Amino acid sequence: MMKTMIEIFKLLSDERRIRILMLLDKKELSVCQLMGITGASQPLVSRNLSLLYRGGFLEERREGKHRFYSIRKDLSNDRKAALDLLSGHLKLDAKCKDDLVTLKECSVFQKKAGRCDMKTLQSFIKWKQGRNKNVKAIK
Amino acid sequence: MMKTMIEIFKLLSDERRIRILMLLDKKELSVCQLMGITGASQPLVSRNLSLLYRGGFLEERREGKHRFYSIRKDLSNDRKAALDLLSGHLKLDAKCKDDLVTLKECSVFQKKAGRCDMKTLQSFIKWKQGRNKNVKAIK
DNA sequence: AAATCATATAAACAAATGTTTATATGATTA
DNA sequence: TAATCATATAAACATTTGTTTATATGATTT
Repeated sequence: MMKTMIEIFKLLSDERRIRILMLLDKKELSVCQLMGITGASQPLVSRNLSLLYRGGFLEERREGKHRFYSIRKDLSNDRKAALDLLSGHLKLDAKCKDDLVTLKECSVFQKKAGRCDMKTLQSFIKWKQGRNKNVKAIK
Repeated sequence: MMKTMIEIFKLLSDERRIRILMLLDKKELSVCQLMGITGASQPLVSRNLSLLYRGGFLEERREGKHRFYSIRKDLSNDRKAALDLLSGHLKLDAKCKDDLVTLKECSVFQKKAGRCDMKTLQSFIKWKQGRNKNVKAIK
């Protein structure tokens, strides 16, 4: 009861995990896609996914070498309420909005490239970084 | 935005702070009353109150030597939503229910004693501990 | 004014958490 | 079957957080 609530709040008090959840709220994603979008390292993404999975937030689907994660369809009431609260208050959050844009860009990039392997994603990250530099320069 | 949410969730992922909030949700209380009810040490209660205060959850009222804390009437939407979520899910929580019982006992004890100083509260704690031993023995 | 009381704060320590680096696993392709 | 790929996990380290002990403050009583 109380322990569960504390576990939920702890899981939700980390920026990386929040960003992952907000992304998965839109679409099922694989580890390397999340790496590409959030810019975090593979072990870090994996670790946070594993925490969220064991914490009852995610479900997993294996397809070839890839593992796709998504938010559990049968989410418990308390977890669901906490997530709703969060996404409600982060609708206008800059980083989250940014991530959603990047998510789309990443999908487009992958389609163009015709694959979704790690190298493709790394070149995506580089491309994105280059673009951001320009954006900053303009500002 | 995101930072605020993380701050809120961090504050709410601690048992002692949750118990304090659930108690203050019922009634304004002083530091030493919270010590008496939760059994935590004075610096620990003070510290958590200070964190919750600076985190935008509490307001303070000074009366003589005592400082009374209560939940802010002008709580922000996000904080209010988080608190509602929490109290909703802790209605049936054993420890919280226990605390509410102790809160009443403590009030009665203080009224009988005619004062609310530290010694009175310490004897209350002792009395409570003695009673709990019996309860346990019966079980 | 000195002593006491309720509370706050600081310093020191312990425990938990986040991050990186290195390694292991299990599936796929060559 | 060897090499590679996507992911997981473990080990090591840094940072943050919770707790206790000791001390400071500001109001009240003597």
